Amino acid sequence: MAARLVAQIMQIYLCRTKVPNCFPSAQLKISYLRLCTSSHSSSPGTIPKPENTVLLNNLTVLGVDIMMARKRQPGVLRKVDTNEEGVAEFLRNKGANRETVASIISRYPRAITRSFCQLEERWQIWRSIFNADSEIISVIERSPESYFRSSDNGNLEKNITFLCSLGLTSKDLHRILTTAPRTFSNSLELNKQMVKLLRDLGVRLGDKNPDAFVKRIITKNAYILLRSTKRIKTNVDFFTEALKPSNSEFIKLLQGHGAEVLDLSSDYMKRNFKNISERLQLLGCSIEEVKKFFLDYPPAFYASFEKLSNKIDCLLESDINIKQLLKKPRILEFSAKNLKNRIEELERVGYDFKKHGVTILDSSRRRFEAKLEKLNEEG
DNA sequence: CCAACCGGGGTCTGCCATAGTA
DNA sequence: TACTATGGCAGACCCCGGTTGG
Repeated sequence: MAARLVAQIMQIYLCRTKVPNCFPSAQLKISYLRLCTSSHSSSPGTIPKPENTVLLNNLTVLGVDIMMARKRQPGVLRKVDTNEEGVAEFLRNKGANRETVASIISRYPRAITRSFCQLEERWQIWRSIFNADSEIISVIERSPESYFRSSDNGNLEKNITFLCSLGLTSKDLHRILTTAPRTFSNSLELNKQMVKLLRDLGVRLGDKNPDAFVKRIITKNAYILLRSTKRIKTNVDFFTEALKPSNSEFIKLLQGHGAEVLDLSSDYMKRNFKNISERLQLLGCSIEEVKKFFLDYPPAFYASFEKLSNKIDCLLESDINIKQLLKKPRILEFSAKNLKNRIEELERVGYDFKKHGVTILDSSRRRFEAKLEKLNEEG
């Protein structure tokens, strides 16, 4: 599959020189007009450079929200040489409707400084990972900045090659580009730094295969490459200090749910840990039990304290012991509403949590309902 | 057959700061 | 000096079902 990608990238290289043929003619005309209308007003003194009225007009015609664009990137509206028509036509050709185009430019005005060639080239590179134009449109619609923030297509290609070299499959790349498209606009250097950080961590923890360690963290957490190395470092240090895990415990944590927890904002995580620890200790858990709880159930770092606390209340009210929860923390993954419903239904059939434990709560809807039906028949 | 264990899956930007550049 | 490119930040779960061992 890497070979396929490389072949497609090669094709793009080859057609680079041919691309200018597909310039829309409108674009050149607009640029020329623009120079005539606003070249007289750029005095370097206190008077700010005025906005380009022709450009404003063009954007209005396209349905762009000028106020929003001005708020986000005011400089773009003063530019003389822009390509709004070309960009709009480009996006429409790829299947975007008028509203989508307008929304994209409103939210990321700098898009109109990109040339048709740059965009087409970038598109082809994205297309080597996506299966259809419509997939790309939906990503751009969600996050215009990811596509337009950089025009360095060489960097984009290098990123893809680099990610492939880590052993990520085309499915992995697809997932990352869909859910965390900004990853591909990072400089290659930045992505490399993060990979190095993770790899060094794997080595430090004595993982026999640090490359697989890195790959696993990235596939478990598509967002990891969007985070700063500073944040990841802080969080790793925090895990170390708060949980004092053994190497193998740490590896297990990071290769499982912990991978997702790595990119939490450090303060949030610390606050959460503190609040939840206090709550559990008030309920009679030892510090060791609390640590084990977080190791067994890293999403606790992620959960909002209020929601988690709510769920605990919910269990306590139904005479479920906190120690039962410690044994089965996964039941916290269900929403409070769902837990409440389930507990009510179980109480209705006289289910005894003391006797049977709480594992029944940790089951899929289908399984739970089947079980409940059985209990009903018995009762 | 069933409970328990365990891994997987979906989903994820918009803004600000600043070094570098023309 | 204005503008661009890029780094960085805050925000904060829920659910399903395959497999396995008794």
